[in-house]
Amino acid sequence: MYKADQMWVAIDCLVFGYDVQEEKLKVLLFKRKVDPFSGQWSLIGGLVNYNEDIYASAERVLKEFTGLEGVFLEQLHTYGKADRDPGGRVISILFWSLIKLDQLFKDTANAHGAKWFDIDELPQMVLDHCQMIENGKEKLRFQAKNAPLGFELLPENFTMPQLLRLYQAIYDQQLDDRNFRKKILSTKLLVKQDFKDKSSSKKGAYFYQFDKEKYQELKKKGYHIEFVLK
Amino acid sequence: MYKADQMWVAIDCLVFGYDVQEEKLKVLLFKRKVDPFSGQWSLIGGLVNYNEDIYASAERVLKEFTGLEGVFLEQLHTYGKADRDPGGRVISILFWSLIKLDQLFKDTANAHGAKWFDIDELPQMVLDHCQMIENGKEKLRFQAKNAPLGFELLPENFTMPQLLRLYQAIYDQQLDDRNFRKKILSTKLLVKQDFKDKSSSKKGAYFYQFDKEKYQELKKKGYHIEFVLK
DNA sequence: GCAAAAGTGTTACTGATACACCCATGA
DNA sequence: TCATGGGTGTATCAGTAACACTTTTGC
Repeated sequence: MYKADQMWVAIDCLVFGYDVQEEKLKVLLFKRKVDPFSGQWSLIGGLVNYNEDIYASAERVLKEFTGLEGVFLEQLHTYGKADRDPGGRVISILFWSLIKLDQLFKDTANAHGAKWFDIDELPQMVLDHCQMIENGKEKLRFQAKNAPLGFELLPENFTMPQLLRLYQAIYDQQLDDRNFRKKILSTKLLVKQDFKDKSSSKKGAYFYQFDKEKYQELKKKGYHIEFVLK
Repeated sequence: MYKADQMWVAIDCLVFGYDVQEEKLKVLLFKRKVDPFSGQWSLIGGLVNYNEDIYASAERVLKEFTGLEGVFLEQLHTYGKADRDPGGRVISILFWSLIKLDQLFKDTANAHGAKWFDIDELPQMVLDHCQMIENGKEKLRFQAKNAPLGFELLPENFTMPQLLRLYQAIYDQQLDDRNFRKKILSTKLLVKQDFKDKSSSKKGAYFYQFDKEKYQELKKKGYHIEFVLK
């Protein structure tokens, strides 16, 4: 119980990561520390402070659990069923975040009692967090084709095969790699680097970087890109 | 001032209507009755009750001001800057609604102290309501091409020219009527009636109805329709 | 018979899909 | 030299865009 007859406003934050080695989408969960349901898996979250913008709350929560700042973070949906939390009347604003997952980062999360779960092997979760993740997956699939969000999930330097596999993980289906390259490159938003990733093949795959500034410019001009679908 | 050091959760509801005669998109506003800013124009809204689902709150607000139930009503975004309301800490969940505007209804709204404004002739509004409407317009434009929302704004029986003009009002641009018809009819979701609207021409235009059930079925099967763009 | 709005088809073009082979390299 | 993953080009198809005239009917 939090406190009778008062409304609480909470932030939950759905953090997606992509493991380039495993080629799997992951979600960050942690073991809830307050009753009810203490000890069960939960999205990272916290209460909004009285003098705090909700977006700042979300940034604070994200930083508390991951140490990260300045990453992709957006509001997704607000959950407000009267009985969604048996501990009291809590309205929760869900944010979602996309981050670049690397080994170092996995360790940090671990240290904070958080854990990365495969998106298709999620444990039982508290409250309506399962629903939240469903909504988040839908949004990710939707957004990944209307905006270049994929890049938020990959290292600054990434290869075409990595990008392809990321999209395949998001949509859970095979994509034709020739058409994929054509479409992605036709946006003119990728900058080919002159060095290669030789960790996954003898020939090596060229690294690319995403040209974020150019994208922002185009977006301002009302330009709309349709990224990969099938 | 509402009350110090307590957080309030409010609903605001952005109601769009389309005036078939005037061929204009409208927004429903009312004169705010509480301080601060009492007497100024505002979206319709109210506070969430302690034991009330937020969606039920939105339905209540909508009914209070319009008498309507069972119309299109969806959550849009949550506004939570700490200083957004000088009267206290209020977090507002914005819903949006699309309704069929007719003369009878315009009178009802009037009786409740609400008023319909042309979407491009809006008055000054309280708080961040101008921002809310901007976000709502964007959403309407976006959604109108990804789902058959247009029909929520027209009478049950509508003609092709009416539908065309509605879309033209939403996108604020001319559309080619031959291509428009083709695309709309290719969805197979309109049912031609065998009577005509003779109020706007001597020849008369056939009425159509939107087949909501067929759409729901298709949607369940994962079918996705792209409505008119250009 | 004429004014005013409704209704209809075809062509050109652009972008999407399907598909198979050669390349570079380390072991 | 061979096994492995990286990289490329073309032909077909489908959907979009551009475009102008005929129909109906009340006055």
